[in-house]
Amino acid sequence: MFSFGKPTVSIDESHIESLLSRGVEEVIDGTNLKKKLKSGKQLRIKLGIDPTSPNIHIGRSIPLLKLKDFQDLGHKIVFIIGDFTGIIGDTSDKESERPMLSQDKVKENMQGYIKQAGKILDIKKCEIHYNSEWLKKISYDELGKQADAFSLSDFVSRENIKKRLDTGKRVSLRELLYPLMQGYDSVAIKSDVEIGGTDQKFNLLAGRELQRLYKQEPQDVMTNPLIEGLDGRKMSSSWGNTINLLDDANDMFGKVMSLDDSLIIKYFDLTTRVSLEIIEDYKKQIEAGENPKNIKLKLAHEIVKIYHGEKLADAAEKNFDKTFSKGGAPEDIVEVSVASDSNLVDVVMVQQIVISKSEWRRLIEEGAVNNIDLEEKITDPNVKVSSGTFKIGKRRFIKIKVL
RNA sequence: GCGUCGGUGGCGGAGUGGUCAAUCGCACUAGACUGUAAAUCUGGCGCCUUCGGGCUUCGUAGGUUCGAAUCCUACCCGGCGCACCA
Repeated sequence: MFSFGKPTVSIDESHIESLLSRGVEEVIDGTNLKKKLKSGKQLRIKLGIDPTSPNIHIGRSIPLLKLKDFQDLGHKIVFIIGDFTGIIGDTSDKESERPMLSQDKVKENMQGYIKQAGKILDIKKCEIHYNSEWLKKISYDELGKQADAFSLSDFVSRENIKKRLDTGKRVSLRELLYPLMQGYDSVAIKSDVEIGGTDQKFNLLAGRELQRLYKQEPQDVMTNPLIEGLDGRKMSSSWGNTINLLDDANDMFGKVMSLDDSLIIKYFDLTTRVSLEIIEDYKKQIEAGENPKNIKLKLAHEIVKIYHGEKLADAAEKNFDKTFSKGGAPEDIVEVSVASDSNLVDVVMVQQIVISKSEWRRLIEEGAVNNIDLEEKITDPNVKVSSGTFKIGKRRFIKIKVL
């Protein structure tokens, strides 16, 4: 029946429905995509990756989980690594006079990325391309032709650009080129669907424009909602409010627990694949007066499980309970042996638990340093070391053994 | 190119010759309260200190002055306006 090597694609109605709805902000063109999904043809699903930041955070796992949904149905995932933009270098960055992010650095970052994405997707089934492959070869007349597909006002009216212009911030001409490059990527790989955050909408649509220019059928575009980070603002590497896929289990668990209660359900929906029925049930429980902490514990466990497995998730939960709910020390605490005549400050500085003596003095004055074995507050900034477990502030710990 | 305004701590943004390590807001951080939540309140938030004080910071480099983040000169960077222009 099937010719040799032809991929099998599921056209299961309910899977397609959830594919098109869960964690999806908008699909353009929705009806068209549905039709394509039902045709049984294997689609090429594109995701662009910026190779400058080696860490993936949970916000970016949303499109990855969506890709996983596509992959599970049998479609082809295509990663585009935006090494070209990286290589050109940011002109506003003085340091990068000789351009780049070296090839090696890009490669290194990418390997890290793929490894992380591999926690969600089956990488062996994915296609991976570096966009310098084709962008390098674009000539000026080609670029001109592409640029003509857009008008300046399209760009200027984009909210983030407009805001910067209005407030007198600099906008580099090169920034206008990004959508073209990203759009041309879609042409180069003949993308059927491109995924991205809602903030990417303009760039995603640029792909449609360019594909038309090159006489291809325009890709459908799926945007995923952005998610709030630890401080309630949008999760973003530059805010430092991220939960990273590479965070160790305890860290990850703790970060999830520190999220605002109001985000629990949203996180379940977007960052896990716990079934919608169960999520609905959690929601009801909270409304019925269940302590949100308990539901949040399940969330934290679930998320840690995705990236570290069941065992470590269990361990992290125990650790959390012990360290924070009960005020003890965590399991995997830093342990050092030191000579008996050292000062506690020096030990703690060497371990980089505290960055300066001034900070240390402040912490002491604030009553933030405790020997939790003796349940004793340290009040003298110049104390000599003693054996024991010390807690500095909320989450800094060190175990010291005096020789 | 000409003119003009501006470059201050992680960010935003005061300060325009001394009392400025620099008001304030955000972020961060400690404590109280808790569910390590959130909200709230209180404190801290350049470095060193024998806690008296010392040292290094306000685009860069010089200069004026007893004394500069504040004045002068040059340079670098950004905004705006004008000019140039396909």
